[in-house]
Amino acid sequence: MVDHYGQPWFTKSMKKSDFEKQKNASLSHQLIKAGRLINKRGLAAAQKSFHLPELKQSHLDLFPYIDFAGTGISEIAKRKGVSKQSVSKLVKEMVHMKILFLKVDPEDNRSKRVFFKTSGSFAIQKGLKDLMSFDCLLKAHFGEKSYTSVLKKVSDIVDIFQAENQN
Amino acid sequence: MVDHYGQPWFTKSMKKSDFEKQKNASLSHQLIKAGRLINKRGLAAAQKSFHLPELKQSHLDLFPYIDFAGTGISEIAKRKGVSKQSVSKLVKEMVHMKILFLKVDPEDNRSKRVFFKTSGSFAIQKGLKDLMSFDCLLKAHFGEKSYTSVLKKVSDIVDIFQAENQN
DNA sequence: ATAGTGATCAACCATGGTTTACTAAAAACA
DNA sequence: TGTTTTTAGTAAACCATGGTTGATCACTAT
Repeated sequence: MVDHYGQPWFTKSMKKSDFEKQKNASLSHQLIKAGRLINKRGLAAAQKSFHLPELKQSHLDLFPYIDFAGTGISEIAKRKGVSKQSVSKLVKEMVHMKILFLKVDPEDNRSKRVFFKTSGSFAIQKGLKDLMSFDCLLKAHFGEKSYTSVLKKVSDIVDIFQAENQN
Repeated sequence: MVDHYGQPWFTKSMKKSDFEKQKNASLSHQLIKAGRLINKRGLAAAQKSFHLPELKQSHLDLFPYIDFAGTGISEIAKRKGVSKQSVSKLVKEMVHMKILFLKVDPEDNRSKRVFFKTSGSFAIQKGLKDLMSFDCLLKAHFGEKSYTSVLKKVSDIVDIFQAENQN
């Protein structure tokens, strides 16, 4: 029995020597751990590749909510479940870092659509390579077939959760 | 090509219609996502089970650094890489919530060892059941054999990272 | 006209850290 | 031995972060 945070739970009868055995016994726990480590690595890689020491997790957290086709600030805020004011600040910083750019919506002059900046001085291609490198490493370790199988299973887990969170 | 944060990277030539296909293509990305979802669920379960709405992530984050045999505050701080003052505050709160208790080290009267409270009004057994439930769910979904295989692979991934982070 | 919406600014707040200063006990050492 | 230095823990002040609310402005929709 292991909790979700890295340390085995225990009962009074549980001996200390059971620790190591149980350490890796929980998939939930290992998934949390893997996620954190990858996240940490991803942030470090992004900072290094883009030469943007100011890039923070909070900025990266915005990525999933920005569409290829451009997204309004209010829309991003709604999707993320936070106020548009806080999104506005983060976006401003990312525009400054040349990760994003803004363009007034011709359909609605109030709305500024947010876009990824894919050219210019912000060399997204180089950063991309680094960000991808861990997946390559995993593929090399597991082999293409095994990689795909684990991916499928982890994806199922994500689906289970997302279904569960619908309520 | 997918980034680590949920949104596909793209190049100018990449069409919008490629999005869905790539959405689940990165194991790194899925692991991050799974980790976050499990984490969220674990916190919610812990709060509910223990009737401790004040329980925060920061408290749970301390768990991995507390030994069964008791651990000193300074040791926890060193392991976690933060100041002992901040650990001290968190531990105090957790003692108040009856999750932990303190005992002066008979070997060293300066040192207070931190222990998990496994009996008394803090019904760890009930909480444990809830915290474990997702692993049961996963086992039911995958079957024991498949669960073990995925666990092994995710554990390997964790090991790869931890080895990498040694430097 | 008037109500609603998109964006932004400023003021404020909770969180989880830090540094600085302190007490008390242990360890090192002359 | 007695003194000095290190270590464990705490408390208080402070700080960066990432949020919030409230106000305002410009534009859109009714």
